Amino acid sequence: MTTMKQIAQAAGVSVSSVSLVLNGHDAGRIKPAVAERIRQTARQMGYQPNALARSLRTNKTRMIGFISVQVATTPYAGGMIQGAQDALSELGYMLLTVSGDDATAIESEIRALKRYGVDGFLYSAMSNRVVDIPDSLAEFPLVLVDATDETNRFPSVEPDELRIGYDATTRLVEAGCERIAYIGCTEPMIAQTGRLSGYRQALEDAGRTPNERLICDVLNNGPALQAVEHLFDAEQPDGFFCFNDARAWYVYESAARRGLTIGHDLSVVGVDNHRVFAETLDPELTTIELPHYEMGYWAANKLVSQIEKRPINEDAWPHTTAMMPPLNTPSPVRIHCTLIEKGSVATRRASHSK
Amino acid sequence: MTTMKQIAQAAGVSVSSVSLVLNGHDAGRIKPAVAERIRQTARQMGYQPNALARSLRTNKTRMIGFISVQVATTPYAGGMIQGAQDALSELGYMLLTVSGDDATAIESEIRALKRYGVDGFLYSAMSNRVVDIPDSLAEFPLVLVDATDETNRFPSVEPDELRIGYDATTRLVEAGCERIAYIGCTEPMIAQTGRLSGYRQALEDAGRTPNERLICDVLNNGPALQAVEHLFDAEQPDGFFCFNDARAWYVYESAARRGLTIGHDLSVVGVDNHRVFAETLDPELTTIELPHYEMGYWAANKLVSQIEKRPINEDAWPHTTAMMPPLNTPSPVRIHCTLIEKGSVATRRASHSK
DNA sequence: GTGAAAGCGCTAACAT
DNA sequence: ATGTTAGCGCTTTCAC
Repeated sequence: MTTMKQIAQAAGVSVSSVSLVLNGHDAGRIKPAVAERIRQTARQMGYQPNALARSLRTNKTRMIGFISVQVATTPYAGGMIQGAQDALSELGYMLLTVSGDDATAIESEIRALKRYGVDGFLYSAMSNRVVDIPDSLAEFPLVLVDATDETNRFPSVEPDELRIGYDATTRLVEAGCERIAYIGCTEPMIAQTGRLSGYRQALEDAGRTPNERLICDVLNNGPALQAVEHLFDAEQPDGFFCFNDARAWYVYESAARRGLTIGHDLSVVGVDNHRVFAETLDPELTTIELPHYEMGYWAANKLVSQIEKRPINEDAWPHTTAMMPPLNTPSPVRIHCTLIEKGSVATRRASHSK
Repeated sequence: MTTMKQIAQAAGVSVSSVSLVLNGHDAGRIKPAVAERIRQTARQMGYQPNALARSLRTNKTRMIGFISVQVATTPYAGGMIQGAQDALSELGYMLLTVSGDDATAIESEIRALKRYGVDGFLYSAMSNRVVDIPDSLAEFPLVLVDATDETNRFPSVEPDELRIGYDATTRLVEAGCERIAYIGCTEPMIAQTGRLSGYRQALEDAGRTPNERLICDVLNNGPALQAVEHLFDAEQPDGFFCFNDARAWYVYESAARRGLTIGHDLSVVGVDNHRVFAETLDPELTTIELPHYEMGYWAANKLVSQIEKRPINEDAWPHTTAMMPPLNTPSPVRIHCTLIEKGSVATRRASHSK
């Protein structure tokens, strides 16, 4: 690794001149000819600044800590990390990822990140839920990703869960479904409550009365399939809104066992947590993809703009097919996510007695 | 952040004494009483060493760069990163994750990692394939994760693909399947070739002749389903070994459309790339889980032992249900992975005309 | 315009 | 047994 000192020697100038030039602080301070010579030699010698030395001096590391709280060991954060990374890479920052299962583990990871002097933190749980931010983070720049702060002290980027539920259900209504079931999850989290509310509200706005027997909250396990099968037989739904892809699969399997085809005999709209649908499931299944990547991307942009005390760059959104957020307002702010849909919903009334 | 200087003042000693004590280099150099006083004040003042300053001095950062090459933007590396992170956290290291789609992007990320002074690199593609390691990494400690080095210069940790294919196929043979199909992928990669070889070898060892018409290599897209459906009708297989869960889903769907049930009418063994099976698919489907977490964990241990020029700690394997590797041999080394299986395979002869 | 010098927080060789 | 000193590579103030 060549240093500024070496460049200074090679160019016959002092280190301070080199520093000034290489950092672009040479306007009217260093003679243009000399500046150019310095830049030349730096390039020739393949100079790369030592980020650590710089950080030690400036007290800024351009490193961001990404904390993800796993409930078990399932790594859900993939897309979000990816998005955060891409954004930070564009902004000249580095991402340090860290994770832990319980508060103690997280605390210890936070200490480690602090030793390395990160400029700020991104914080995510798995699935949008209310999280309790450790006090040890309180005085740092911090943005939550797909999570909600209990105390409302910090900005967050999350999907509009209510709207997810509302849009999905409306879609099923418009497709002509009359008995629309909700297959949700039993854990009390933002995503569950929000989507369920959206489901109810959409039905009411369509002039219907939500039928509690069509609401089926299940865990991620074996008995869930039986519960869904029971719902199938007892209530004969012709449309399903599924909390996530695991739930959608229960519907898929139950339908298959009854000789029914999704998109033909019945309609399903599911939320895709794992990005599996796109690769595997039937195109007739309508899915709402959680924009994990975009959440990470935006959260990172938000965090850095906060760190650098400048307004967020609204042009810096990623060029995905996903969506454009209606950009808003002072923090704490939740970015409302318009969501993409894939595939189509059966538009005629479904029948179980086909 | 309190510094050594502050501690020195508070304890009435010099910084060097503080440094010596806090780094455990005070054996017979600092009076035990003084040492204790120093440790006390350090604790009281909540001292956390400044990792950057230390690194600047020692030329070691205890940071590792994790490079993952995505082919598109699918974040496959989740489990591996998780494993690497956990291992490194135990070893007192920090992980810097980075990714890119093409060689240029990767090169630029590598430069960034070097600026931050990482001590070594982990390198992964998505799925076990032959990768071309950039020269810019050649002089650094480097371990490949779920990838194979073309030039054989670097150690790697990968699953034993041949054995995966062999074991899966053997399982189907033992379950009484007579017409065992292989649903693979068209890309030429280690995983594909290895598993296919294993499939062939298992059939031969069972005294059978592989039937080329039962081998179906498809892409991850729509036409794949048709190809599988065609295979279903033309060859009437009673057992399937699937390259990954996307392929398994094609089989699943084709079977459902024909009113056949996996585990009852036919047998399937699939390799689980996304950790989806375990959560969603039928327990009658036998899956071989790729030990992504373990690969990351082991690779990180291997890398650090290399960096610290000490033998790898063989007790440091993660306590998962997965497997114990027969620990071996000088680098470059491939860790042979014994794999877990989940669920059961139909043990009686399957029939399409049920 | 340019260079000398101080210092960020830490380690380690060298004095005492 | 403890303190003094000299940097690691860089930024930045202050002289010239």
